[in-house]
Amino acid sequence: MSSLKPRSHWLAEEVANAYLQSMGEHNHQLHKGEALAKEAQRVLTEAGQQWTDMRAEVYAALDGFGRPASAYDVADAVTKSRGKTVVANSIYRILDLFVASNLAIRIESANAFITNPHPDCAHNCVFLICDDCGCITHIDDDTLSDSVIKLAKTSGFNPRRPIIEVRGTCGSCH
Amino acid sequence: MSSLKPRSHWLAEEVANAYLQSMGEHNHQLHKGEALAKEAQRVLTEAGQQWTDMRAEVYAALDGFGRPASAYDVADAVTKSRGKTVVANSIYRILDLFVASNLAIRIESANAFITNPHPDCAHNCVFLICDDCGCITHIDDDTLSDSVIKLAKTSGFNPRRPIIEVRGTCGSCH
DNA sequence: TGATTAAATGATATGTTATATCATCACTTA
DNA sequence: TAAGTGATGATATAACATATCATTTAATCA
Repeated sequence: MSSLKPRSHWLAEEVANAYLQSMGEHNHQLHKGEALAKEAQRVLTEAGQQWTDMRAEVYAALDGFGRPASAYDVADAVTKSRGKTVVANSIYRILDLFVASNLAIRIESANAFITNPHPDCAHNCVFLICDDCGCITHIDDDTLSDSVIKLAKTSGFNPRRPIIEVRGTCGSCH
Repeated sequence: MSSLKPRSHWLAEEVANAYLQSMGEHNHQLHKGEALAKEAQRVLTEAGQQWTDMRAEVYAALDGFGRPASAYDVADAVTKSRGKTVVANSIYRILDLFVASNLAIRIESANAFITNPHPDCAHNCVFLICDDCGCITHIDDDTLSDSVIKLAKTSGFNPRRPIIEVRGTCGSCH
């Protein structure tokens, strides 16, 4: 039953642990576009990883969607931007690295990925995903994820990664 | 981008709406084994659907795993119990019906299914899934899912289905 | 600088999850 | 018994994910 293995592209243990600590208040930056890419680059290189052309293009492609995109969506986009076929394998490798490094987040209910708007800090966001237009909203409120983590611990469970997503329709679609 | 469509096997709208109402306190029954199967049968037939041999076997197979099982896992199990190949297609059809009727629940982070221990009432459970042994614990506490729904509404989002799962290790595995 | 090693990417194959479509079977009812 | 409906069978294919080995690129160091 392969379905029970954790996915290879889940958040790295060290990063996950940061998420699970009580986080309190802190001024946290929400980046966008160019600024976000720069921040992602900074975070990745500070983690001792290279910010290669390929990775930059994958990042830009993923971010360009502005909504959850599958690895294959990204592969198509990068294939276009490079003018040379890039297969899913290569994309998954890089997306896995991004997720493990907190640059991207996997949306479980969509088997898809988005760029993390704050790669520099640990939040277990709540994601609202519109079934109509596919847009996604993320909410930073940590109190909810803290409650989920606490609840899990109370049950004798050792939480590593909470997943909080809501499917429905966005303000523009209903 | 197929990834953004809601899955065909999500909870039916009517049932989902029941979930989204404030639920307050109520004596709710947690069924097991035979009793659970009987209850599932009751709920399904009361919803105007047939409890066929095939459906009974799929239900029994899924319940027999005692943990999230993929449609293919179930297909294998039913193939054995019937002594005749049953392909995924047939299983998905039935699992979809079960999910839509509240008899089964899809665990998004595992692309797998479990039987709903209380098919007769609406709860948005929190699921704790062990990455080591694959076991699953469900927590009925509705206050958390209520908070998630409220939060979504506050953001102008029209929630249909909250997903709250926690990956980690269970009490026996750490 | 050139040889050595490690990291990243390419290429290919395959495994796993999910859906679409049309045929057939069984049951109801006119 | 013919027509209609709901369930299942059979088959094909789409969509998502990983494994493995070859090749290229980058970093290290003699």
